[in-house]
Amino acid sequence: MTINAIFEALSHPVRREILRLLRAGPFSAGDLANRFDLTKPTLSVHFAKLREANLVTVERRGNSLIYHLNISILEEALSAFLAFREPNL
Amino acid sequence: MTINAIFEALSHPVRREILRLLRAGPFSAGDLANRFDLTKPTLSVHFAKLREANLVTVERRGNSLIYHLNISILEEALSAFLAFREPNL
DNA sequence: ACTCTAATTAGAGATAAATCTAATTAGAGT
DNA sequence: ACTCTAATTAGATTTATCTCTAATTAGAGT
Repeated sequence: MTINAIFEALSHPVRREILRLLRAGPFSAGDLANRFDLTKPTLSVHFAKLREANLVTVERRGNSLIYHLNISILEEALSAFLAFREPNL
Repeated sequence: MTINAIFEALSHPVRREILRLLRAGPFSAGDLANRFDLTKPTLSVHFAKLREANLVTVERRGNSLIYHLNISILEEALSAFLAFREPNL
């Protein structure tokens, strides 16, 4: 099921852009949301899908939620798929 | 646009399974369709998305259309994404 | 030209995804 | 306990995706 969640999460350009931004380092939900021409609730839904796929992790810092990229999941999933052993994550 | 088409194509489990099957070698549309519990027209739509993303190529042999995996596109796209230079395919 | 086969395209119905506004939660900090 | 801020969840609407049956196309082969 997880491999589904991962590819599902990667299928939307906004979510791929979020991952790209997180590559530079952790960002709060609000800071990330400000980068897009969409409302915060909409971004929140995208975050949820990324969390569900384990592509990001969250940590609270004061009033903010800080998102971190989980690069290892991404690497495992994509390279496993390239090797075409359907990964059992 | 193409990177969208590629991730969109990869987002559906049936299409990922088609790619996996094609890894063993080329197959006709009909042979592929028989592997799934779905109608041929449905599979045809999935094939179209894979063609659109350039993940497969087609060749006619007699009355059949033979699908081939285009592994290089897949490798380029996924490894480019892992390197996070948004690829310009 | 005719017919047969394999596959695709068209059209419609059903299911799922994306987005918004409004309401709610979670916790920080006084 | 109160209030303020940041973020999420709920509910509704719009838009896109998946799937089917029926009709059409493309070519092969006689």
